[in-house]
Amino acid sequence: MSGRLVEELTRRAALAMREVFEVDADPEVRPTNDPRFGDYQINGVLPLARRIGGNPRQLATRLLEGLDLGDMCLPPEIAGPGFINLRLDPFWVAREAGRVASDPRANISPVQAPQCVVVDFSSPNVAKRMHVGHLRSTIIGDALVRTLRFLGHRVVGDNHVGDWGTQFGILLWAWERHADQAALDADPIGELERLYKLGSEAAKADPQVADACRAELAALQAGDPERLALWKRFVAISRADAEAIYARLGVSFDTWHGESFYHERLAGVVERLCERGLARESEGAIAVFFDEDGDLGGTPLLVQKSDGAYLYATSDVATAEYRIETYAPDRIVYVVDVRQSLHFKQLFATLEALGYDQVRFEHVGFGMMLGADGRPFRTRDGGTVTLAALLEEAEERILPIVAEKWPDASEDEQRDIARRVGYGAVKYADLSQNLTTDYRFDWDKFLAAEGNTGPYLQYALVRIRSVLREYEVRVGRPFVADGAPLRLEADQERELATELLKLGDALDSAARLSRPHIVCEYLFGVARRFSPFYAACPILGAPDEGLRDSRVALAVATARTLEIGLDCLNIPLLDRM
RNA sequence: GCGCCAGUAGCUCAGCCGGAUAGAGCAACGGCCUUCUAAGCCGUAGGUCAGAGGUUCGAGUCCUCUCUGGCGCGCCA
Repeated sequence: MSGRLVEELTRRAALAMREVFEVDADPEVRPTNDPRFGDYQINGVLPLARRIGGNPRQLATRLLEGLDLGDMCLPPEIAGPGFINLRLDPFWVAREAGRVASDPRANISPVQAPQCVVVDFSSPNVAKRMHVGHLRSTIIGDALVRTLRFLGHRVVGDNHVGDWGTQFGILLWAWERHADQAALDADPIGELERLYKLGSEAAKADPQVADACRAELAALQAGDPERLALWKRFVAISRADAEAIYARLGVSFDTWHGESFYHERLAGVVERLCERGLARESEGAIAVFFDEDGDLGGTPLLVQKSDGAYLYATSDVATAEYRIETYAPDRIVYVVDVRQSLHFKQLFATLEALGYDQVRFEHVGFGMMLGADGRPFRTRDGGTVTLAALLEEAEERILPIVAEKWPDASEDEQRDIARRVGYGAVKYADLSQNLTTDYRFDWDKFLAAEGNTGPYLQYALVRIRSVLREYEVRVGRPFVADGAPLRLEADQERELATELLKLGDALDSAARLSRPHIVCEYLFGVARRFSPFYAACPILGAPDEGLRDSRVALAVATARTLEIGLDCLNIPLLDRM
């Protein structure tokens, strides 16, 4: 067993199909949605009946003759028009759950065929402070990286910083006219923002200024030493600001290859696109054109402006090529705002036309973060909310609760708890939503320790850890799970234990589909099943020592599951809250 | 105008490649601290899956159309 039940059951069922019917077909193993039908069901017999003919129930009967479920399941039952219901054998569950308790990886082995995956995420623009618009990409990308990595894939997390575009022309222009060295020393990123705002407003108001900004950019890209030196300074300032945020979030990257990194490849990209007949001149610019029909219809992808400058599409092609040459990835995942989906469709079509069809290009698009009122998330006076301010607020909102509950704790400890809970709540709020649509950010909802929230999951873990500390006090030594089968007597114990065996499937699905909320849903289910167990089954006060140790082990297995899941999501863990 | 995404309980959302009687949480109502953290737990109630057709053994899920909302459509990223 690899710790993936669906995968294992699918493998065995597919094997049986091949032996009995001599066909390759998907047995369509799914969890049931009704306990009366067992734990899993094989649905694939019905489509098979249509394909090869015959009565589905009879086919199911024949399939069962060739189906070896080992000791995993009780004897399967055929139900309805031809479903096969599988019920996990309680002894098997007890044994596997015992192993979850004793294994640091909760019994989940690394995947047999690791892939190389490049994850492009966060990617803030230089010259601006990080704000809530950057949160989702950062959090979701980080979670995908960690989940893929836990599963054994080779992952390159790349921060594709916007450090070579139009904003530098604006910034340089503004610097030359409004530079304030003292302000830059005092509040570097604030000063950059001030300059950028000045420049961009001037450029918007006056076309001549806009031209001047473009000229500045051209001079920079042409390698003017003075401008390059300034550029380096600006980039460093932005990076320091971003790093401070990443440190608070615990996010890290393998590479920081910003757009400037690919600068020298851009001319070659355009040349190659033209040679291949993919791009051509149009209204003074150079663009890749697509068929009029379909999603890409009508609008071309611009790769060179009429003034000779390159665009982000050019840079994106160069970036993909670099990644393919350097890492030979199986997948390249772009965690970027869903509003750019047309751009990515065009980009991917272009890359495929260039012959890079061995790579799965994937745009993980996500919606906007809205306020609780459904309008864009803003400060009271309508300004952009910085990430720093958001994290600050999360901490400040939690702190009084901590101070009230743990008045004896030092202020440092109270702050530490408030940060872990507050930051965790913010992250979880983001991760637990399905990606595609906008979502409402509601402090009261996300900071609550009830419902599907970060604090609720942290709280479940805290209660387990507290029990384990108490065990140590009462027994005189820490509990060590020995991997023995559990004694699952109460319904609450069985349901919890069964749920714990599904972590591997949840992580697999989340990684395969790039949807971290699958992990959230799963962990919430675990925590929700832990509560009744905790309420109904005294752990340390169990009627006998054997049952006590079994329950402690079940608690340890639960903690392990939550720890691994939360760690993949990069939600902070804690001992008390 | 064309395209993308969404519409599921009062509210916020799940529903994995089409599977059996559509699930959670919040809010509402009723209970639970003398025992391991009550930032908690248990229970009750709540549905024309936007609407209309279609595909098939079977549709919240796939197709067509309509309505509503969000977003995107050549020299920004």
